Amino acid sequence: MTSSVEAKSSDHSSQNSLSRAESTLHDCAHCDVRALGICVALGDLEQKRLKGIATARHFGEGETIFSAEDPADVVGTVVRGAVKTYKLLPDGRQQVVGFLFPGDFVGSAIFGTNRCFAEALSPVELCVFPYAPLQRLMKELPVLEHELLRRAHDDLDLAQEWMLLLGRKTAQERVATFLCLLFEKAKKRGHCGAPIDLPMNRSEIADYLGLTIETVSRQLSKLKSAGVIAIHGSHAIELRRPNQLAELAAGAD
Amino acid sequence: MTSSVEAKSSDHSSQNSLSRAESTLHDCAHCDVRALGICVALGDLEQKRLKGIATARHFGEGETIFSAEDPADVVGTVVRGAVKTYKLLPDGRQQVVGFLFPGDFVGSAIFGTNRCFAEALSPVELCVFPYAPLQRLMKELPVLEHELLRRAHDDLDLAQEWMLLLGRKTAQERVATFLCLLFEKAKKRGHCGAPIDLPMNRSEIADYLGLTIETVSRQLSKLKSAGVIAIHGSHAIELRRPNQLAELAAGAD
DNA sequence: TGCTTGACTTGACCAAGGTCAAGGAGCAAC
DNA sequence: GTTGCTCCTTGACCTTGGTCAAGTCAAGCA
Repeated sequence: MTSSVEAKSSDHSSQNSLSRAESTLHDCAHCDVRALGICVALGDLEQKRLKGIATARHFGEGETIFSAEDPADVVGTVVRGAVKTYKLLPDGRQQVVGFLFPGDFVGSAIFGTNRCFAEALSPVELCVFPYAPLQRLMKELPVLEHELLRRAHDDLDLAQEWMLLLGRKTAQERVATFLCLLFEKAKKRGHCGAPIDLPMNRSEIADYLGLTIETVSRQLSKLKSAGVIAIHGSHAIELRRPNQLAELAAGAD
Repeated sequence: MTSSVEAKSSDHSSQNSLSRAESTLHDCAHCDVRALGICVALGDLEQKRLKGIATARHFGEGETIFSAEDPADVVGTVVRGAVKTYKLLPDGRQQVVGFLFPGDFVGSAIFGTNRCFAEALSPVELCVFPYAPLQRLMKELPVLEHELLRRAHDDLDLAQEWMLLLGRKTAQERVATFLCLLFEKAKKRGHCGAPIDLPMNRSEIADYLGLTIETVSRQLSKLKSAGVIAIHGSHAIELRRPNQLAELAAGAD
């Protein structure tokens, strides 16, 4: 029904059920996220060194990629699929701290243990760099470390932008901001117009925005009936009035 | 009245009014924050190189240190005083994204322009590293870049922890978590028992916790009458029952 | 074709925290 | 002392978004 799917599509082989499969890497030259991942910042020589320690890993939809407190053994680039990272309170309350898409870097190359959880929202392929070799490589390749520093600052800025959203924006502004971010990210990955696929469900959106599923649903309905967006089957959303959405996101009076 | 002040104290010279004074650095060997700043990660040689580009700058209480969108010309270590960093919405709503104390690194060594605002909460002394020389030094000294990467990850983790607070914690849990963080940071700076000084006012606490000043005040009063803390003159707080405060912060049932 | 299931939507009601307003404490100027 | 000021506290009331419950819709299956 929804024509334009991004993340969930094209798992031609059957790797989603018995996942955690580790395999040798495909050719970097044909990598889907070559222009988006950390590789793009490296020269040919550095890329080759990085490829030397990389392995491909697959995770099924809903599968935990890593857990807080565990050794940071999964660190690398999302090649295919979508990932959510989140923190938990003792009583189970959840805060999603990030949604990651192809090209994004997941996990901490610095801490020895994870500070949050990560879960596959769809069948996911990661290009993973094992801890010890990555540490060594970071020491030997300053450009690699510099690229990681640049990304850490980007992530920090986004997290602080999200603090502003969680601390000071209304429900309507939060949902509008979230959609703006999704459309922007999709655009960066080369997506033009057309509906984008939401790989996460309402509950995960709610946990990202500090709201409940009911409030998210109500605000989406409101945006839909205002003609700002169109919703196709609850997991595909089309942007109809970009300017109006941006105004709502910033807190138009 | 309040005996133990930290940040506001001991400005023996008169540099708070006509601030922005730039001066040569004091001797690093006698630096108050030597054990806390980025220097501690460097060897003697690297420290000397870093000192070579550093200058001291002073800011008066309430003075803006830098603004979002401006060139990132103030980047460095807080030597004395306290700083708040914050983001703004077009209509003036404010979210404090961090309170910085002696030893903390302020500003982005990566972006050419600031992504947030910074303001002195008390007379502040910074050890500033000018943009271009810092960029050069980062390339030449991998340990320096590594230390900045480590701190960026620490900051990111704290920001995500704060997303959890802003998105999912109750008013009581937020205030308790905030106080825990302050006491912890004070401890790290060598503070033992005794009341700690709050360099920020109620409005700034509220803007950090996504609350209003009234709610902050009510929750502080509640903690006070429960005997968890004692408040001396509204800007000094004493921890009476650490365990109970920690339980409240985590969301004790 | 109808049953079951799970995710989403919608409505009615409720409460945590926001808003508005009054009062108090501390402090500097006169 | 007292005036004025700012910041903090407290109380009364209100609003936004949460809670609870019922209804809708699509997919999978017998």
